[in-house]
Amino acid sequence: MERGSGRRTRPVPQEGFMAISGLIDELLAPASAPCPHHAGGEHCRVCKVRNVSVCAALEPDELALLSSLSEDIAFADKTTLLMQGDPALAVYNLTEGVVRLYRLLADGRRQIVGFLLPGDFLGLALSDHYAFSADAIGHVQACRFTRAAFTTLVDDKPHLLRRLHQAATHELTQAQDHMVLLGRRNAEEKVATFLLSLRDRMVRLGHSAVTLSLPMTRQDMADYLGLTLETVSRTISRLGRERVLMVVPDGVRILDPRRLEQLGAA
Amino acid sequence: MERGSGRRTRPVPQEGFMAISGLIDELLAPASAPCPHHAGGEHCRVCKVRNVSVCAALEPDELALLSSLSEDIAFADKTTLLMQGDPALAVYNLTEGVVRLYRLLADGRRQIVGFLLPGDFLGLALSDHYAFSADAIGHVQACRFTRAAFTTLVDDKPHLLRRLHQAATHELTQAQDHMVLLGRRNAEEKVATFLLSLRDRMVRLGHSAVTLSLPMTRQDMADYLGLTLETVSRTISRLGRERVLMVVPDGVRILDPRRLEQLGAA
DNA sequence: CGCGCGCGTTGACTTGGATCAAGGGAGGGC
DNA sequence: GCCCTCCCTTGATCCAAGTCAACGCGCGCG
Repeated sequence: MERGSGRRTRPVPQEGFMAISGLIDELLAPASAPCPHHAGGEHCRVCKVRNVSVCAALEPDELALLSSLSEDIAFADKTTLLMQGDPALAVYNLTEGVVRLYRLLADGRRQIVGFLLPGDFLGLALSDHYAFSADAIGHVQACRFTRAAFTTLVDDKPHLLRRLHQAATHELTQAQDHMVLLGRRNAEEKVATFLLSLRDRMVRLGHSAVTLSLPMTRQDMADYLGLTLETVSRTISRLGRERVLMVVPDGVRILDPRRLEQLGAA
Repeated sequence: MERGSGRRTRPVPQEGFMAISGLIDELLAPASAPCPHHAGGEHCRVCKVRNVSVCAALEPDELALLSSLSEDIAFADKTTLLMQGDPALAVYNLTEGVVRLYRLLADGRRQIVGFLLPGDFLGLALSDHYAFSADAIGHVQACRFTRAAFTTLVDDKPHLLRRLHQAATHELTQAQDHMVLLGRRNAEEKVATFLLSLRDRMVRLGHSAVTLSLPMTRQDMADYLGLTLETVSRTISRLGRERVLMVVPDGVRILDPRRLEQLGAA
């Protein structure tokens, strides 16, 4: 069963990026973020996500060091933070917005391996070259460390390494969850599970448990869930018809969380 | 599409274990391994997989310490090393045999998240409770550390932590590969990719690149690849008919590696 | 030794989700 | 204001893989 953006005739939104590849370097350039936090070079001190991110491993008196090693940087909608196969020169800590991480097959099929939310770290699975691509869904604000600086910092702060390893372990567990979802769940279970886990992450970030914003496209969800965009759309429509949720602009309202949990459970 | 051992009427080989659950504790008990390596309490010094495992992070003069913290332990075919949800009391380093790691859904569907080979570490994604189950495919020999002892060791040896984190990072990358496979590849690509990656791991352990032993059942492969056992069987049979490989007892001979790589590539 | 069981294979058929196709609405650029 | 592009939705049809079923082989056990 040939699924998803494997549809070789209708490749991937991706091709949009190809067309403007000349612009990418420009877009990737530091953009000299006119970030309010950067006032006084102390953006880490006022960072809204510090306590939920790997940076929480450091003591408050090390924040100046952290600030000096990182820079606050903005990415516009649909721009690329990093590309699969490129030398891994930087790692990021997401402070605002949503990022999709994905791998591409040679023929254009795409598998999204995760969505990053504020506080998430980009660069855990780090070797010499990036193993996946990452791009911004909507406006994104991130903290950028050069890989060299970050590596030095980690070597110097054992507690940071422990925290990173803990984060990697957590990611690994999540990856296993996702394998179960991709390999053994049907379309309805996939969509329900996705909505619930995204909701839970948003709640942890202080958002509503009822109104769930979905900044990614149906194609993104499909490529995350191993489905096609039509199946995702149909499934969400059906859940709407069954009053489990209500489709609203750029998201859904969860009307019957209990029911949704039943659909996703197992 | 209800796939794989989701077939609720023909559950999972698993149920075999249920029936003998009374025996499990007995089978799990240290079995006081009559291991040849254990001579003189120095099993680590003569360990065949030490240089490919996380233990390679330690200096030769630390091997006595390592030996004193671990015990060499045997598991018979089909016995459980650890069970999803149980308190995580030990970690293992596999020295001989093959282990399957899997998660179960409440209704019996199973997703195998990986196969461990000699040298592989079991316990990377460690929280208070095991996130998956693990059992022996054929006879298994492993090095067992209590979690407490291992944690202490890691806290004491920063280099070991770095090595562990490196292993976790590698696992994470593999997990992403597997997500691509599960979400975006068809049956033939899945089987070809599986055979090739298993072959490569066996080659790294010094085995033949032509004759590939497959100690796991078709159901195991199916549960790893997000397929049914019939689809795996049919796909392997077809590859045999097409002279890409030859089915031999307990494995396959790879006749046309080039072709197999084409099928698996992307 | 033969019976049963676990495992693998193969055939027939069914089906969930993919594919193909058409159309609608919102937003942004000119 | 109008077009164009990007999403999303929905319907019709198709097909890869799932399901159901039968059978064969080898091995261990009574």
